[in-house]
Amino acid sequence: MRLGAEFFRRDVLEVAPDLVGKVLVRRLDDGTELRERIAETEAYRGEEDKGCHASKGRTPRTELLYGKSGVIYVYLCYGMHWLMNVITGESGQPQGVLFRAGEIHDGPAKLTKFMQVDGSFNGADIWNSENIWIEDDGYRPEIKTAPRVGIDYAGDCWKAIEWRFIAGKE
DNA sequence: TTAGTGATATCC
DNA sequence: GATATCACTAAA
Repeated sequence: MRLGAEFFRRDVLEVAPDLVGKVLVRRLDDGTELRERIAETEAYRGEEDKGCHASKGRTPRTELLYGKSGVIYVYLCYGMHWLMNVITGESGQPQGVLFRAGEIHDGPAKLTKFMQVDGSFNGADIWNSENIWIEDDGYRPEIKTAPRVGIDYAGDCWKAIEWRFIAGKE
């Protein structure tokens, strides 16, 4: 079953763990379908979250985070890595889920590379796109939590919060 | 551990 | 226009 808009309208802290175990599907121009089960996500929530891009204020780039849920937010990091996010929650509050790893491809930039996702997907509706969507095939993995990574600059307080969701037992 | 990369934001 | 920053990866 393909996930609809209402799936993403919930709070990011509900959506992020829920996305773990779902299947990300990408249809290429030639009709090929790439599938990969999501193994790891991270939640970014609110302006007070120093790890969230929106913490620095509303800018043209982060504008999408404030917008409607179900929208894909693709961000070029370090000049060579595309990172893929999906906006969640009601409009007006900046929050989103970062796709951090899949079952096969461990690492956010490797995921987007495999999926051939780039900036042209920025702003697309993930529940209403011909090229990319997420399916629920009924698989329900056990989910463990961990502190987020790559946000050392955010401060100890935010580093300690376990808003990273990983499939598997532990 | 560091080098590399380029868009964005911030500071002249 | 110039510089600092960054949710990363690969190589060493």
